[in-house]
Amino acid sequence: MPVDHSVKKFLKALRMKSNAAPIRKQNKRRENEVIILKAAEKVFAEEGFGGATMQLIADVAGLPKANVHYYFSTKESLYRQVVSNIFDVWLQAADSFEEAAGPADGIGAYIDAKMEISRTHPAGSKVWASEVMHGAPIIQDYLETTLVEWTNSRVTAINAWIEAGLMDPVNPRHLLYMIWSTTQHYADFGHQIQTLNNSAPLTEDQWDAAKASVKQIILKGIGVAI
Amino acid sequence: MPVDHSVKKFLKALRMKSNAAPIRKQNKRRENEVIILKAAEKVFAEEGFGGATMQLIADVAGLPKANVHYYFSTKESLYRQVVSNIFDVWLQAADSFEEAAGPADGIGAYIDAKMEISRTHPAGSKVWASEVMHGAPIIQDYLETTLVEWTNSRVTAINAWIEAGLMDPVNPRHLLYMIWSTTQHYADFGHQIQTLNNSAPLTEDQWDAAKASVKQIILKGIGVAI
DNA sequence: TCTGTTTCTGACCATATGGTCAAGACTATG
DNA sequence: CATAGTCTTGACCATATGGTCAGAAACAGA
Repeated sequence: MPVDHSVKKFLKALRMKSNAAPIRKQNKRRENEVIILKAAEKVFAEEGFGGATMQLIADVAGLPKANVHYYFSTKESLYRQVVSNIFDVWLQAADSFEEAAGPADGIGAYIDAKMEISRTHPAGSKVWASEVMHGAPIIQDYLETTLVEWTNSRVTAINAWIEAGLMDPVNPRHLLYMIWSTTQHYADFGHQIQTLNNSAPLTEDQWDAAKASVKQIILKGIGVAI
Repeated sequence: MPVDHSVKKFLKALRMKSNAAPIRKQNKRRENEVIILKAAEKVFAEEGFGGATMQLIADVAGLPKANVHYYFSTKESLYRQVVSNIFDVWLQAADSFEEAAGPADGIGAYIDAKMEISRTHPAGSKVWASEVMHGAPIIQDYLETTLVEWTNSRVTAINAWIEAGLMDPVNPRHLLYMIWSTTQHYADFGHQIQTLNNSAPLTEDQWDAAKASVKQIILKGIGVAI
């Protein structure tokens, strides 16, 4: 009977897409991928791409190396995934910029968001820095498309603020570079900062002071009242 | 005759320290060391410590690998020398700070000097950044001694300026971090900046604009008239 | 229980790498 | 020319690494 046949087919297709049966497997895969990605981010940040070994990543993830290769066939594909994830976090932080009325809110919130990322995602920031420092061999296309677009859009926004007389006439690109570098410095050079802080990690209060200092100098520097 | 003997000895000792005979050999050694160090700086900057290979360094230097090992017995000793050299350049730039009457001159000149280093020694800056990002495994002792001392001395100087009413009361350490990160960003993230500049390197004028922007925002940000 | 699919893993391999070494080449001096 | 010291280099080695694979286990569905 063609009916039965098509029903079976339909049910089978349904089953495949349903959440009932494959849910655990799906989760298992997702779970392990996340574990591996976290381990990889840490190891890549600490050792660099060349210094990182699949064996070490596997050890940190608590899995046999062959199992890591089951989920990520090559070291480069794993690395690409790590960098890509960081890039997403990076861009999301930029939303602070978007819904702001003026530079005080917009740039202030952006600095806060980026400082928070440096604090909570230092490994990711380091991997990103490493990738760019080595000429962005993996994510060059992202730089040329997404980052260029995003930057141009912010440049426009900043120029609008300038023309509206809400801030000094500064070169928007160099302002962005300053914000990026200063905020990311607290992640990328965290070890140096810690050494200069009597080898102690920054406390909650010190992080607040850092945020306040950065905002104070930059906002005043571009002629925005705080 | 003891006289003859001692004369011979004296002459021999003189010869050893003289510039006549060993000068070419001394130069040969020095020359090759410099060639290798330059090649190593470039390769370490581009590939990271783990990614760099002695073979590649040798190729860039135009020497057989075994010859590189003749001058630098291990990869790590070569790397240590590279990082150490950069550290020296780094510290020398700080002299601008020293002989300044006030923050406008001192910090302005320091920013200029650091921007110039980013422009002329981008590879060195990258190697340094990489080293610190990975926890400064090689030059931790320098950080703990020389850098700490240098930083403390500048902090004192800045605080004196603040107390003299020459600039706003800002946290000197965070100000230093901002100067470091912003200036070094033009070296470490040069590739990203170039991509955002229509994939063209910064022109002379653009470098001047960058310097001016950085100085403008920071100096105004700390309440110093330009 | 049987069957098909996904997940897991120890053992293995080809290759690349840091480093060694012994023999030769070059240079200066007596 | 002979001797001593420095420099050069091809060949070599032990090890580590990214990646493979065959088969075992676990699991889901009938």
